[in-house]
Amino acid sequence: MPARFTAPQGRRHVPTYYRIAPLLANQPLGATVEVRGWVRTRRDAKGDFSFLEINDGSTPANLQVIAEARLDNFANEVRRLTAGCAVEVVGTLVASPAKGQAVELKAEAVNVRGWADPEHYPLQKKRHSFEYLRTIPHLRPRTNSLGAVARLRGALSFAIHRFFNQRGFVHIHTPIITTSDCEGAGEMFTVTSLDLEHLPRTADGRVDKTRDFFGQPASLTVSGQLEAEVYALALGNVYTFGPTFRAENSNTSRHLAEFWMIEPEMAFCDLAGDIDLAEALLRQLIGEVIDAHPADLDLFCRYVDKTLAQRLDAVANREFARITYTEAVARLERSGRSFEFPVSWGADLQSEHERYLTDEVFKGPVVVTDYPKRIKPFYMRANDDGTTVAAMDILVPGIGEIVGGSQREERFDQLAARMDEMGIDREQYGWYLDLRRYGSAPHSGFGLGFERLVQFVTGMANIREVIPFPRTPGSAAR
RNA sequence: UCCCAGGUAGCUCAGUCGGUAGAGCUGGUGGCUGUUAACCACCCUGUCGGGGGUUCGAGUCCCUCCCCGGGAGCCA
Repeated sequence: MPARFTAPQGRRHVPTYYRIAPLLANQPLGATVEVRGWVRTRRDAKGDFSFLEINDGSTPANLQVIAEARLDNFANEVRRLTAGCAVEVVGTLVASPAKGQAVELKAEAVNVRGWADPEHYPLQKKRHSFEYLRTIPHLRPRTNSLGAVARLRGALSFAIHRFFNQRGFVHIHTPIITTSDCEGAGEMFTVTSLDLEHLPRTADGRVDKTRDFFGQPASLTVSGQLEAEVYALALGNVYTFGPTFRAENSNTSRHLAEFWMIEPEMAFCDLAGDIDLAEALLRQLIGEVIDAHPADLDLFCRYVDKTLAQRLDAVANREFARITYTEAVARLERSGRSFEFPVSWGADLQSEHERYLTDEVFKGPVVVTDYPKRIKPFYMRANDDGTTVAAMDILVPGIGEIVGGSQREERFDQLAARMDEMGIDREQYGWYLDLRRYGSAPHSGFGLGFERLVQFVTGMANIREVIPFPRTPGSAAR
């Protein structure tokens, strides 16, 4: 964040406009400055003056303003300020004579830009439950915790682009609307411009989808991977970072109908290189956030998740454990634990199994590789053993799967045979098979769920708190 | 979608055996104070989630739907 901004409009007497974060960091004592933000609380001291706590969204910290009775709007405006009011304050930054804050702003002018009726303003001067805040998504970023989530989410987003840019990856904008009817990652939302009350029909009475906007059925994408492969096999290393959509009726603290996903794809890269990149990405992102956003992170460590600091530290400074699926199953079998779902080779790992691995065996992130091919999609590369594929999932404590990736099947015959086995139409995926017909190369990639990353970094328990306007089954308000 | 637990004042919750509701906080008023989740006193606030049923009478019992939380499945 730049240290300061100058006021945009010309004014006769221009005080330096400061955001509160750099103001508190730099503490330019004696300077005449202006801050703009929202009142958190007002405390009155006798008849002489009032304390105002101002927050401008740049940091969880508030700036204490001293508004004295000599201000011409003291009685009729300052003394009526309440939580939520928007104000511009010009004053002198001075050392604070009392405990609780190093500096404070002695106001020369308090300009009220927007009132907030205290009888009806939904945010009170007290802690609210996240469930309640979710009912007011248009106001919840004004709270300390949701504001901090928004800043960290933005910081992580930028750090992701920086990470890939530093390594020469090209950011590819893959399509949001797709006509592949089975991308293999779950239920899809239909995209149509047909009038649902008056659908065009074919002679046999079925809906005539050829008369829809694209001349064929279309959906919202569930993954940009297949398109990313196209560009990886032309540009080398690429990544996508965009919204994805799943019409699954999932009601959990880690699923959304609309979420953001990071999907790198690398040509001439095997599974080990894929894991290396994912691990480097996670560790760099978390390391950067720890360094650049201590105030926001501190808020989560203190009020949201007491074990957060320790967990983040473990990720930033320790190598991830790596085991094969077969080894994981063996570990679970000899754990002596009685799991609700039995452990058996060939079945997918259950949540409780993943939790045992991350929380108890490794006490940190674990990379599980080489899953049975029966439980994985068609595009994953077959291993020589004939039963497993070059897949990898990264499991983290508290969240479970945060990354899912694989080396892709680059051999035409193997891929085509696998598609036939799984009943996938070769014709429709002709373009995908072409990549294996012409200049095919080993390549690998993964998907990182962005909201799950934000959850992991903030310790927020519910994914609906880490995206501004969550879309879940039965809920897309605002 | 399945299992479990919930939905009562603006918020967080209590409400016994069925007899039409309370607390704390917020807010308002006054007091006090370089205060800081300020403090002290007083005051206001209810479609008891929606609909239906049982009953003389339902926040309370039954049915149903919706929403929220925990767990599971699907996955990122």
